[in-house]
Amino acid sequence: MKRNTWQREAVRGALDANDGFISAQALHSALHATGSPIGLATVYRALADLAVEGDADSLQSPEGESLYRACSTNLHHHHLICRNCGLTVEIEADAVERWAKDVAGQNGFTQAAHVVDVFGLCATCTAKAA
Amino acid sequence: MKRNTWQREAVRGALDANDGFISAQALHSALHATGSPIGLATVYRALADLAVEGDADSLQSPEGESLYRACSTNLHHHHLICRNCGLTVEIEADAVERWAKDVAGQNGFTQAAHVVDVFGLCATCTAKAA
DNA sequence: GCTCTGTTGATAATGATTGTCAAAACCATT
DNA sequence: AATGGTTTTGACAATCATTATCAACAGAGC
Repeated sequence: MKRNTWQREAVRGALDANDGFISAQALHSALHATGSPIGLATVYRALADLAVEGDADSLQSPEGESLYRACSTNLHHHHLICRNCGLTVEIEADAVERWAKDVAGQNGFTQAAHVVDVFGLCATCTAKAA
Repeated sequence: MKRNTWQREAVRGALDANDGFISAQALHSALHATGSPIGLATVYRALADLAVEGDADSLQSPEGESLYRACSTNLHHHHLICRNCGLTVEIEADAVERWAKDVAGQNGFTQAAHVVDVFGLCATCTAKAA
């Protein structure tokens, strides 16, 4: 049976409180900063669970870290991510969905999944950088 | 000055001889299997150099490994990758390029880069799996 | 052949993530 | 509220890919 623990709630809450993608390590640090004695391994486990249940999204940063974010919808979608501040916008892309399926089919591929994420500088960070 | 060493040639050759994306570790093993005494660190360095020069593509597998592949063109392009055998097809996607730029612009993002890769099972592996 | 300087490679170091396992917490039941 | 069967936790060790270190080595030009 699945049990409800304050640790899981803490991770879920910390994710919700965060605007963009965050690494497991950073989330653990943030929780500690608020006085929570939660363990690192538990944060990893909770994040993995949330991702499986569809309550969180995960992606790999260009540096190879796994990043997580609270996910507002269980529907398939993609992201527009600020590489500076981590701000994330969820985007839909029916056109890309179709394209991915088409291009896979044309090459004889089946069970097509795809990774489509756009990185850039958000308006705020663009202004600051100027 | 940049020097030509047999090690760099060996890495380039091994990459060319491989059809799909391969990890640095696997490439090192493959080279050792052919009797080459090349060091692991050197393989990493050579791959990083090739990637910078545009002679190789790199991407991150879902498991977090960095994968490399000999790149036939320096132009920007994407990949259709068999998750079973590593077979890779280079694909162009003008539509996706435009879409990425548009969606970034609509949200005030600048300096948009994007990660677009499609994973699936190639025709051969699909047949085997049946 | 000689020297200078970039390159190599064995190994240690790093850093994220996962495995281990006894102790603690959860929840249905008494 | 106490009990008991299980799940979860968390401190720590283990793992894995990758990077740094640094002395020995090998190109390139003289």
